[in-house]
Amino acid sequence: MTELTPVQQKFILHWGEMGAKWGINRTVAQVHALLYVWPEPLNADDITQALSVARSNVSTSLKELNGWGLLKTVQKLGDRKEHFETFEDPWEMFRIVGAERKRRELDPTMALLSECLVEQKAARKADPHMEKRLGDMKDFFDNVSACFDRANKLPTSTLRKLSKMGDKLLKLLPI
Amino acid sequence: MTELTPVQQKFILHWGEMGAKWGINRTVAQVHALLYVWPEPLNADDITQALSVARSNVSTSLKELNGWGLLKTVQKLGDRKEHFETFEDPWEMFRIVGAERKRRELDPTMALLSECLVEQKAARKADPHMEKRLGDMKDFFDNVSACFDRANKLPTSTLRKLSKMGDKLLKLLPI
DNA sequence: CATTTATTACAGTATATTCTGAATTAGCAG
DNA sequence: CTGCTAATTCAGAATATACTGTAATAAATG
Repeated sequence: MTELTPVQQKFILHWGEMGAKWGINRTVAQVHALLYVWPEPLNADDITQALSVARSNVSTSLKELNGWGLLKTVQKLGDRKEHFETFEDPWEMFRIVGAERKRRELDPTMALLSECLVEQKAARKADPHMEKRLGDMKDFFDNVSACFDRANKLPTSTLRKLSKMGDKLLKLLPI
Repeated sequence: MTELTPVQQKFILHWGEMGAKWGINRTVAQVHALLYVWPEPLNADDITQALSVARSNVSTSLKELNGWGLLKTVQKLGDRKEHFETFEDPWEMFRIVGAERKRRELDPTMALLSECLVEQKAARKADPHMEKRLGDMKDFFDNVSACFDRANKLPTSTLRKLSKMGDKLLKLLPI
């Protein structure tokens, strides 16, 4: 494995920062970026060397990435090491991350909102304002969640087509 | 200002956690949650008391919230203090956050991708694989960005209708 | 089963973030 | 101007997060 080119470095560093802003560990995002740009599967030691971080850190990050469903592992002939690669298609990639993120964060919030609503209705003191707020928010999340699930079921090609339709799409609708 | 009810507390605490997972400071998110559920505008001292944090922390958080465009300030007669409230409609709220988030994070990433592409093409060594990766990613972001802008321009009522159409929407399209 | 190689767990350290409380600035009323 | 209240800034403390290197475990080889 050779050195990273300046462009590769630039991309990987930025991806790390971007990840951090979205609540994803910097190193995890960097590993992902590296796998995305590198033309062939890499093993943990390659990654360690390329990113100049501790071997154990790479191990943890790979586990984390795997938790997001973003890793594919490959074996190479005559090499006991595991080799990793990730999805090449950004649509696919973000579909997976989105679904996982929904599962981890949106779903629990929806559950909480339902709980709160039940408790509020059962409360000693009625509070119409609070009920309205909770209800509105729950309604919003329900809608977004359903939309998301629907969109996420479509194949990448359809999504791409839809997106490319642009403003034409709206004109087709009975609004 | 009275005490927070258990349901209010529960909601506010969760909102804080959720914010944290999306890269938004816990206290900032809590302040926002408080303003969302509370039936009338609150001043900084009310917030301090309700959330049991330092006055200065509230000041900072309000500034931050304001930076997201989520605050409306109100004056009360015979009271020099500023009073704060936030949007009641979740659609409106997330529209604003989304737009701001795009501005802060997606736009810079798109800029970076363009830069990388230019530099890659100008590089001493051609690298078709890298170009493909960068190009694919840029393409994806361009699409998503355009889609988002389009959707974000629609009034809340339209968004809500679209979302409620559910699966019918897809059947209307020529795919 | 001993040896080599790969992976992981974890304690301790380093770093980054968040929060507090005191000090300062700003604005207003008399 | 003086005194008073509100708002903000900021240095340092507290906390949370991330990272390293070592030690332990597991897995494959001969």
